[in-house]
Amino acid sequence: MVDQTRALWFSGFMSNDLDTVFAALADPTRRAILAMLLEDDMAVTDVAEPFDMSLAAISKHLVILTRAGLISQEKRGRVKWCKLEPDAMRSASVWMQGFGQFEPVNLDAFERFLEVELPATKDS
Amino acid sequence: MVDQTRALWFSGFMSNDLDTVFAALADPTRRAILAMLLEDDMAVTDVAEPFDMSLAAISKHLVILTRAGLISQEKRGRVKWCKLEPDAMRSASVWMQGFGQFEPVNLDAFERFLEVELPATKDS
DNA sequence: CGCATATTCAACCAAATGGTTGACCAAACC
DNA sequence: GGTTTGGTCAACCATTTGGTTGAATATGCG
Repeated sequence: MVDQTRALWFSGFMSNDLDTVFAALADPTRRAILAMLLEDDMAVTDVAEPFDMSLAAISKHLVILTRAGLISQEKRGRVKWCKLEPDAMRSASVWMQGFGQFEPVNLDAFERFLEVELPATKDS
Repeated sequence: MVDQTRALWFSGFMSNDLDTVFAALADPTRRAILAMLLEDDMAVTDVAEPFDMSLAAISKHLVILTRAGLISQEKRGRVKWCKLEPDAMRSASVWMQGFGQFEPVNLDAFERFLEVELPATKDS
């Protein structure tokens, strides 16, 4: 009974959104880009720099992320700035949490761990 | 500084796992299967029944879900039972939550809402 | 044994994905 | 004005994906 309700709830999600978001997240390059954008907004060229891949390929990835709503792009002058839009993950995240409570790792504790284990990375 | 640590944290995720899990979740048929398995374990034939698709196609979807660890399959007699394995979503869910706190919808409240709005579905 | 049921396998197909290269366009610089 | 810089577009390519069909493999049933 409860489970039936839950199944109904899941079926209510707009599949289209979830399709594009999950598909966008399925690529490691795109996930890495999103993680980079956590630090700050970035120009397309700078996003591409660490990857062993053509600028055109990165540009395509950015299109996919944009269509999924996971980033937004704004052109200022001749450079196009990419901005993380984490809210686009909300419905996907909530969908997954319907399967169980996945408590996020305690980030503060992780940072303290890193300070002990990897002091070299503390001020690079 | 904090953000750098956060980016490092994200890069520490095993990309391979996330690849297969997110890719598995990117298909609406597979998401529907997972939602169905919330209610109960199911035989392959029963999983396939509601879909307008060949049994072989469903069988392939189940292989993908199994490889991603999202379900497990156990053969008892001549029927193969599919069981939801929600723990496989944990790392993906935690990864997403690194981008923000996405609180799950209050399921109890949703159920009460349904009881009011959709009384017909209450005991079908 | 002989047949029905449950599921997978193999071959095939169309469309989507992730990448390349080279041409192109727009903004900035000297 | 000419050249560099930032980014996209278009055509192409190999691989993967999501589906089909028909044959094959077990297992259970009378």
